[in-house]
Amino acid sequence: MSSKELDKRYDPKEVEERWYKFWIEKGLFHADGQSPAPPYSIVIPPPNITGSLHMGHALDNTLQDILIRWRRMQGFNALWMPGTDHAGIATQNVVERKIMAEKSSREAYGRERFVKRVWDWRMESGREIIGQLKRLGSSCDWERERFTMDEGFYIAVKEAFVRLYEDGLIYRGNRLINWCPRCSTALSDLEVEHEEIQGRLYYIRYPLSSGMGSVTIATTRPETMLGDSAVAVNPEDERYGNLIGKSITLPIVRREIPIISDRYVDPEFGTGALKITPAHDPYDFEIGLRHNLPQIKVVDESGVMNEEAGGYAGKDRFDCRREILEDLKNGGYLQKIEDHRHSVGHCYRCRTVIEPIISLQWFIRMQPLAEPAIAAVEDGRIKLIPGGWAKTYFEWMRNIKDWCISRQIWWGHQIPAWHCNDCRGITVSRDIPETCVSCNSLHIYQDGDVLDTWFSSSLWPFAALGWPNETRELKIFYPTSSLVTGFDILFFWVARMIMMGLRFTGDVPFREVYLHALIRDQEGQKMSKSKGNVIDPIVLMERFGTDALRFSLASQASPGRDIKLSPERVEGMRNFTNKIWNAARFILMNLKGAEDEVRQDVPPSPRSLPDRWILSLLQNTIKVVTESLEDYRFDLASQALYQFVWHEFCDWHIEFIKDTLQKEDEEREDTISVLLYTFDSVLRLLHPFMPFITEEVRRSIPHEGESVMVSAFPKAKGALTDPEAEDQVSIIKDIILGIRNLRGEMNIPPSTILTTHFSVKDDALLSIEKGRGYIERLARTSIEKIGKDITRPEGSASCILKGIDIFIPLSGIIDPKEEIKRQEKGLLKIDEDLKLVLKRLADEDFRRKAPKEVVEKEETRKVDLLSKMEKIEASIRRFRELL
RNA sequence: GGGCGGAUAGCUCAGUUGGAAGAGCGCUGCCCUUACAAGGCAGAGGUCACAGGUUCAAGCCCUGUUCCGCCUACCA
Repeated sequence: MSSKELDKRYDPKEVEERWYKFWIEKGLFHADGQSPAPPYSIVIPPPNITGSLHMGHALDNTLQDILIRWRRMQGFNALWMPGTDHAGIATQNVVERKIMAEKSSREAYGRERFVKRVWDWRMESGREIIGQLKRLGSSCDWERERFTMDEGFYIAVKEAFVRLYEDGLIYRGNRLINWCPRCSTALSDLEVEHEEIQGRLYYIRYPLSSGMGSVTIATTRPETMLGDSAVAVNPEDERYGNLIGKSITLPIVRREIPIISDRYVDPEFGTGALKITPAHDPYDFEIGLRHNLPQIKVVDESGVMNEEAGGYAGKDRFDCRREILEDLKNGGYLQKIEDHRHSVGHCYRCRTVIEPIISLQWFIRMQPLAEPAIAAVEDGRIKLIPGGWAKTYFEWMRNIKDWCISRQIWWGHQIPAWHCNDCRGITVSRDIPETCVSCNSLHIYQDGDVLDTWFSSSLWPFAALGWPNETRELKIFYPTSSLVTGFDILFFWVARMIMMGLRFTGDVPFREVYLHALIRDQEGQKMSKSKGNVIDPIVLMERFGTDALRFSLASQASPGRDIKLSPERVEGMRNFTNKIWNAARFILMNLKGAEDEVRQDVPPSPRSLPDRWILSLLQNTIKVVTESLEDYRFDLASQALYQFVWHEFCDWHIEFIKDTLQKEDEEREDTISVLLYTFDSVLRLLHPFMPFITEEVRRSIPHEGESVMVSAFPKAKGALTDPEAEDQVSIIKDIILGIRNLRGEMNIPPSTILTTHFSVKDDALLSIEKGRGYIERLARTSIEKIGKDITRPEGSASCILKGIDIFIPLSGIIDPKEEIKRQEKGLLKIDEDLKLVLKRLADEDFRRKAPKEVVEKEETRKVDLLSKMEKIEASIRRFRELL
């Protein structure tokens, strides 16, 4: 048990490093596989290995750490499962850029060497984020850290793939998919970000093959006309009824294509005639299938026009658009151009405009997986928090489409499927097969594609715990307790984990999902590197300390609203850490050798009013913090703590007891013991939010155990709740505030000790007697008389409280005019209130229909206000007489 | 087009069964009072977006409107 002098200010830097090291060395983050304690588990949303810690991570992981530390202190066997994600496309892009900077290319490397290069990169640079999570104080069980491409994970991925394939839920087929020409890979629908842009609608005249007349179509992508295989109109559209079945000859291409009818066509839009390009538009694709239209692919995988584009072959798709428009114009086919807002899909990794193309890919049939996942949320086995997200979840799940899971990149889980050179059959297998399952041929080769990164992520909660092996971890910690993540990956990740979890483990992957908001800058803009408005959490941690950042984030984490982060906010919380620090200094200074006599872990029996009072408030704080955390209301929990520590404990309690601490008696011992007990409770309550300073501060005052992180989280004790003490202190505070107010308004410096006379009703008398010392010291007054019928000294200023009149003889000190002004100000407010109360009481309906207590409350209020008013008026009259 | 969320003090936000409008920051004034000037004390500041409705009573419940944000979508 060591004490040491503390500096005047809290310096987080050295402290944070030291304590994190301590926790690791003692193995305090490690969850025991044998513990009989009830489990509480969270799997981390594995950050990308390419990433560095941004504000979103800081928020997400702060909240998780708060939950884990809190539950751990509550006695749960708490496991926070950490790991990182291989992030296929993003990582490949990063390494590819490096290689390109070396004047080489992925192709020049070849697949095997390239993948090795990525592994090398991951070993060196791909672990930065882990270091940063540690810096944040994350109490992850690092001994169990996983990676979505480690050996065990590959087994899990293969297992999942094979099972889904065998169950007929994975298939391979030629479908229209989203293609990123820059990343050279297919993307799922979710990976396409739609952005509304101001584009143009081009009206192009297609001449009828008969030579008589024409049909005008409207399109935003004129270059795709090279791949048109029909023009469609709505069967109900009278304008075109007689044209159905005829054909047109495409300008420039001179290809003859039919005019067909399909209900999909909206007669209201454009001209009511729609060009159909089955190979380059998702809905044209569907129509093409319905009408057996040829699929003419004109744009290739790099976004360049192919040989089908005739004279345009070899040109970039956007250059082609310009040229084709020019040619159409010259040929007299371009009828008009309109401005048109529409949304265009972009690659979520590189922002390139997506090209929809037909391609042979692997897909998962989602509907059979979605149904049980919908049920799990419907029947409450999984709770989404805030609850409103369930609606969004259901909406998406009920309209779910098949998931394209193959990617044409090299970094990732290669698809465990082998193609046969002889019979074209497919062999899907957990192990490397030697022969084709269909024809026993030896001429088989593995599919070159890798799986969507989100496929492996969807297995995270159980694969990270060892699935498909039946590990002890799975048994104990699965289903996990809480998942904490941003709402932006509800579909990407959360929904898919639910589907896969149910499919493969038969149980939900987690019981509660807390979806937090996004972090924005001070103007409410999304932070992005291109905007240059990113605030680096590391920089804030360095400036203000990790605890300040964490507390700041937690205090702003209210449901359903984005967090606008400003450094000023963090600075405010840094000040709060300093306040805590100085409270500790104060305690330390006042111990005077009492260290060994007190035990702060058992509730003391308080005798003095301030001691009873603070312990009572503490119980309420414990209750509020605990309940708020149970509801994921990190904001309310931190607010309660801030309020209690600063404005109750520091502002009042410490001030109340300063005198007592100067004494050398039993009262002082009791007070010290309450002080230590309260402060220790505060440190425990604060620890999940501010892990570093709580450890450091606790180290210097008497304490039990080597670390606050393994101490027990406080529980409210009903015996310490003391409404009487709360009432009495409340009266004492009002008196002090009243006198201070007068002093402030009248500009009387603190150095002037005011003489006061108290005229009091019976019920408040006791409080004042008990509080006399506190009042005199904190209001800097000397109470001359206290009694029931104290008369008002001539020329006294007054402070009228409920049942208490305070007279302050001030003749000569203050200007009567000023006092009149001050009193009139108060009177105005009372008058306003009184009017409202009287109005309400005059309402017969109110008297008849409102609950009795409410009416009574108004009645007493009326009496109080009236009496106050009379007294103030009298006081004003007396001062007038003096003028 | 559909859905969701938001609009409360200068700024950022709380306000949980409807019963006298709150916090932090900022601002103003006074204080270096022996834990803390990263501080203390006091103070100013609000038609709770708008319009209706329900109710004795609405920031809160209902309807509509206007702005802002997000998600989603088969009007090319």
